[in-house]
Amino acid sequence: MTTAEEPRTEEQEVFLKHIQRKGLKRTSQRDLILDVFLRTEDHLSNEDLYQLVKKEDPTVGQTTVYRTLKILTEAGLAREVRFGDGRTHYEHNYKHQHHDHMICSECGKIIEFFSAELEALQDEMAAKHEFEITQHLLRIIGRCSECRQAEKQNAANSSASP
Amino acid sequence: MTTAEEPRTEEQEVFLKHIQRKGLKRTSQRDLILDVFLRTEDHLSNEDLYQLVKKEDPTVGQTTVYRTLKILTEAGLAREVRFGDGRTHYEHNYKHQHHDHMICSECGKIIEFFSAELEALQDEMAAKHEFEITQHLLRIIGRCSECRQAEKQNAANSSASP
DNA sequence: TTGATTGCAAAGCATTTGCATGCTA
DNA sequence: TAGCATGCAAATGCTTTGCAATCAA
Repeated sequence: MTTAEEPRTEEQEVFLKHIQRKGLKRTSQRDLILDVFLRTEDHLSNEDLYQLVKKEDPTVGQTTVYRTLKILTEAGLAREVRFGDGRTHYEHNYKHQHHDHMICSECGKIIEFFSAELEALQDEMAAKHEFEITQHLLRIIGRCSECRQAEKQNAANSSASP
Repeated sequence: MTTAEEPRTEEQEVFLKHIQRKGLKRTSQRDLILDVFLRTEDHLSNEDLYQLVKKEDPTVGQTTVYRTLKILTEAGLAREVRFGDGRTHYEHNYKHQHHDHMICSECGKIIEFFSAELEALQDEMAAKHEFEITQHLLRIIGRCSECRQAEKQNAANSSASP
């Protein structure tokens, strides 16, 4: 009886269309998982999303979250991102411009950025090798400005009081 | 009694220095694993390397390969690369220019490439966000020229004989 | 001698799968 | 009603860890 509620957002319509096209079924769990996913702007891991969903409906199983995220990805609503921490993260993909990530190895902050030149150069490199790009992934790892600032502070303080 | 043999290559010297610096010990297993690793130019997974090593000394355990690859990485001789197939691959890192990868999703071929402009642009983007780059990873996924050719062939053949 | 190293088996993780039950279309 | 979906538990695949025996320095 929780399955109800008319589709509101474009994302929900995309989801329903995908469900129909694939001969799948609409369920309250899938609705909830999509809803919670859309309410965040982070790069949620499966576990993260599972925890959030569990708060609103403790009966939902983690397996269902795994399976639903896969459907959302197929529907073009989510995009898988791997940051190298061993698990898969998901970010919004619908009407979200492609972008890359800078990851701070100290605080874990993720900065999204986009560069048309970067994209163009990649196309150029691909063309040079007669390679047809399906997708690409650029990940820059390092230290964000805050962490760099913090370190400078620390250095200054410790040299002031030896 | 297999530990012997003087260091020959620069890599072996780097390895020995790292061993000493860290207070580790030189063993025949580590020597062998390094040796086999240096003899390949592929992007070996742990399993791959383990199989090769086992051919030359069946008594070496997979755990030792895991542990040794970690040491080689710390020593700067190897670099971890993740292609998204779930396991970690390793490539040579000593005096090897940084490069990126194009991965064919059909045949699995990996094309290494390098673009100074691409590197420069990344530095530029990082500077814009006051981000200090430690490392970066660019992975382009798609179809290589051979697989594209093959598909064209197939299309031509099947349309010729309907 | 002494502490690092090894190989095995067991443990850890993230993710997937089998299956009986439940629910959508 | 038919068949997809669910949640649990078990299985998987890669990697790490505990441990007793072994070995380098």
